[in-house]
Amino acid sequence: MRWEPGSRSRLQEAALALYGERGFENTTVAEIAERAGVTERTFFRHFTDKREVLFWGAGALQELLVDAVAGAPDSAAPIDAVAAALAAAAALFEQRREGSMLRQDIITANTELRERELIKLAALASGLADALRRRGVEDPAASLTGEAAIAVFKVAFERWVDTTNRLTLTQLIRDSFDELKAVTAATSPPAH
Amino acid sequence: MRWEPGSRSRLQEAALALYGERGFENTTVAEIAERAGVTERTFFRHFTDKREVLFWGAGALQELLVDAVAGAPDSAAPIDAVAAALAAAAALFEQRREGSMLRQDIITANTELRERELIKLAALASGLADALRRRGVEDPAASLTGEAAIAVFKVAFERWVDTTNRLTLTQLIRDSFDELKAVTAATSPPAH
DNA sequence: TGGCCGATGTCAGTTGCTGACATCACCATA
DNA sequence: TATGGTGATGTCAGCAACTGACATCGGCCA
Repeated sequence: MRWEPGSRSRLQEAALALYGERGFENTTVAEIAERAGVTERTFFRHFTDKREVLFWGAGALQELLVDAVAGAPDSAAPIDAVAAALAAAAALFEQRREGSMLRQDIITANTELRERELIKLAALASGLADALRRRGVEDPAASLTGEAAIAVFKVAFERWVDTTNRLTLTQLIRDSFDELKAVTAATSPPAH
Repeated sequence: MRWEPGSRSRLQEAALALYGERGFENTTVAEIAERAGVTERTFFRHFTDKREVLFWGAGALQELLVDAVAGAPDSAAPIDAVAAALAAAAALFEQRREGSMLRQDIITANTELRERELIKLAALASGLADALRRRGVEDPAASLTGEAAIAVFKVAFERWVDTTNRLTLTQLIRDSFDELKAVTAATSPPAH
């Protein structure tokens, strides 16, 4: 074989390590490539972006969520379908708590990376909304349910990586869902 | 005077025009600067970024929202406080429907700009959450209410710029709030 | 065996963005 | 009125992200 196989995963590992050591901004694509034993050009053939290398798993996550919504029982209300999807996703993260935290530290430390994270989350939200529409949910409801689910996930995930917290992500997601329900239900002066 | 004053707003106008004409990616900062009668370097003194020039108003919007939450009556529930804030913001957009739509078309046409928009919205969400905490709202509730408000705003705004829609933004926001309440309340199998 | 294909390398070029330093109208104050 | 400081701009050099075009060559299929 002319080259070592798996250059993509080597690039991912190299990038994660370097971003962790010296930070995202102080890392050069050339350095990542060198560490992975390839050329800078090869990096950009595998990842559109210097940022994208950290978000390779997003596609699989989206698939998982969409499938979970599609597979929810017909009797399940939209909010319950997305709740089930988030529960499935949570299990995936729980398996790699350490890795998730390291990665998240890198992301939250840099604005550009947070931007990229947000657009991935937005894609998840609209993926969920699509899946709900396929179940016959009408449009304003579908979009809002998707957005609400992602909001819950964001808040729960943030609490989860906060090390002072000993709760499981699954539990935190459940709590956040309940809290969202409570908060949207409570209204002192009549709404309109 | 040595230079024409208002170079910042000239840069904004030039950028908006050029982004609209030939698209964001096909526009060079040098071109914007030339059109505004300044140097490329001056552009970057006013805006950190090629993107940021489109988001100059975000600060004012954030201030408006935060003030509205702070100014809501003590009796108002969190969800009602943020609803009032969004209503105030809506009025601001209604005044410039044309401009808002033009700007939004530019943003939605480009991924980098959508990323920037999302991080601005995220900042609004956490600004709202902060304002709620200052009113004594506890933390998971505060964050979730902020996120929920932004979710409502996103969905409502998207529908508003959709020209087939004749409804007012204020009305769409109210509807979206109601829809969110309905969606979070509906749950067929007991949640847990 | 020959030829196509896919992954990589090489190289030149554009553009976003930054740091360092110069300029010069304007303003305050002696 | 002279003097010196300040703020907004210009000039210039340079790095790093990203792209397009073309070359290379091992492996696989006909």
